[in-house]
Amino acid sequence: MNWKKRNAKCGELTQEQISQNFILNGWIHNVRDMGGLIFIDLRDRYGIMQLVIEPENNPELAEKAKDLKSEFVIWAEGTLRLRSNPNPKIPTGYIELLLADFGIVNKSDLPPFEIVDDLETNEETRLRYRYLDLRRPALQRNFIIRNKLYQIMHRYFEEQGFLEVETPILMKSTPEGARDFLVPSRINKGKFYALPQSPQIFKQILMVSGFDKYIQIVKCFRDEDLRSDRQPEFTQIDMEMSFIDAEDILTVTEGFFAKVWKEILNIDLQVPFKRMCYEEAMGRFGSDKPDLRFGMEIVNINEIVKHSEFKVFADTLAMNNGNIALINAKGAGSYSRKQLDNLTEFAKKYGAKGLAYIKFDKGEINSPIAKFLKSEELEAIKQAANAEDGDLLLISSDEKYRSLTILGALRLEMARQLGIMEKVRNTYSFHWVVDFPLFEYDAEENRYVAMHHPFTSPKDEDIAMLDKDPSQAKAKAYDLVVNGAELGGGSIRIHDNEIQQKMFKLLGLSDEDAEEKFGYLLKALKFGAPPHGGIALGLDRIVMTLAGTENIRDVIAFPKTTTGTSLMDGAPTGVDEKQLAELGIAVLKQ
RNA sequence: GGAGUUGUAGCUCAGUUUGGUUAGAGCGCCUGCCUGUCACGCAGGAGGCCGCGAGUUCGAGUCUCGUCAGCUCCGCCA
Repeated sequence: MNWKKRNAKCGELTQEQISQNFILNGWIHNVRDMGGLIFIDLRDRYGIMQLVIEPENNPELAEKAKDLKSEFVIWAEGTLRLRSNPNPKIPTGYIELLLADFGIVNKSDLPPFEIVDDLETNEETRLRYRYLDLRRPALQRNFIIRNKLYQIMHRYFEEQGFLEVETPILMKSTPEGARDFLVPSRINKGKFYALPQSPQIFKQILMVSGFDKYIQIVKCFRDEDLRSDRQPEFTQIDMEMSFIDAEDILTVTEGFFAKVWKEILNIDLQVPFKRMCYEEAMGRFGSDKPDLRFGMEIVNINEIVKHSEFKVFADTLAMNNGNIALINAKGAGSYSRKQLDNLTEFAKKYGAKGLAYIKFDKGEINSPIAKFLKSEELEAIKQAANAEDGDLLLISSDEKYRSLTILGALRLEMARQLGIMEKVRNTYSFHWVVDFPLFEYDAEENRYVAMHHPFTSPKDEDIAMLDKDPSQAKAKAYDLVVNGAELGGGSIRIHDNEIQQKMFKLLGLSDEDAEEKFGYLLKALKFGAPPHGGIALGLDRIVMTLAGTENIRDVIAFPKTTTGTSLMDGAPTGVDEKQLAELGIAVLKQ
């Protein structure tokens, strides 16, 4: 094929290289034939360079250039020179390449959308032509960040003495937790592998093997519904260590993030990160992953209204676990009825039956519940909320965690609406959330489920609690939270076979079930398992945070849509009867 | 499993409230002109299953029902 190897990159040429000869390769971004002059914008992944043809001096080349179209791939050879009419808006805007020759390496169909960053083409089209969308500089930049993160991770953990070990992608299905993706076995008809939700059990077993510092960048798979920050396959930085306690894991992790933020964003993170226990995070921010870049904390007013005759409040307080609390949305006092109705709708998504409010607008108090409150109660609420004219108090009265969750969601929503989120962009608040409950009660299944996972160690002082009141037991678990996003979570694991068996029992697993599902782990733990623990960091979400994007699709090269399909290749699809027959599988007619 | 929202030219959108001749605009594309463009400019042109399917109606882009797809959220995500 007729093409020449480039000796320069579009975006990296400089004025110092004037008069030198270069060969560039790239896609044609734009061609402008001005009659007198022909301008060609050439793009590679490093940037854009303008090429010029002077038909007067080179009529054959001008003739040849008539065929050129957007997105053709060409090689271009010429001399770098200063532009007489520079464009300071683009990085290479002061120089141009006077073309001596070029060749069309490949032609291109007309692209279905223009490949520029400020495009607003709908996502469906862009996902269908993902390879074109990925040419956009903004997306290229995200993958440069992602690559840097890989490199820093490998360097850092090797320096710390970690060993990278690969764990199986085809493994045994474990129905606890998320739904598994299943892979049928041809050789063992009727049997299935599962894709790992995480390499959790394998890495623990590696601890038994003496790999006392394990690290892996690993794909994980969960067959659950998608969100803007959740894909069915995603990447984890998975880590585990032996003969350590939680402090060691937090320290190693903090060192890693400090290095990443320094090398990629040139930001010095303060280590160690702050810590907050689960109860406090819920109580103050209504979330186990609170965004600590701003205040608007939840204020409990149970005491203030405990003698209130307002039926909603009285009913709530009569409950076992009733909670009446509020947030103060400063500056939202002029919200209209419609805006407040919308907030109520918003709260209802989180299970609220309604949403009470008190507006302090232009010296007046406006509230549908004011008539039920004594003036000293109103005044006390105002004091407690630190409210002044122009503020809006949003009040939730409900079961404790429900009301906290509602207020936590409203807090984020109000921060968005009031422009607070915009103000704290590009600031980073790292902290650990610790002291999670070991169990969560699942009302539907009428049993306890592990809040983290069933291998999480209870706190030493809570082991006795397992027999008395499991709901009170705390776990040696920790989540890393950055700007309201959970970037990772881990725990000290149970290395004692007996405690592990007790855990399974509390989770409602019979001895037989535990043996059937996790017997291989239980057995391994019997062979001198060292105390161990680790953490899994969500690599995609770390890149999202570094890149400042809200959507995980921006940091994954070939992502899925919200229904789990890939618009580019059409997966998932049906398969040949022959393939199914080989696997011994019949598909039910839908 | 549920809710919201969007779907009209290659792309971005208007038109839907109040059904009515031949469905519009900008960008892009094609042809021509233009010696410094970089959102170039000027003139002309091509381009439509109004997501899909039923229904109501003399008549549906517009109303009704269903359905599909993208996005966002709740549930779910040990």
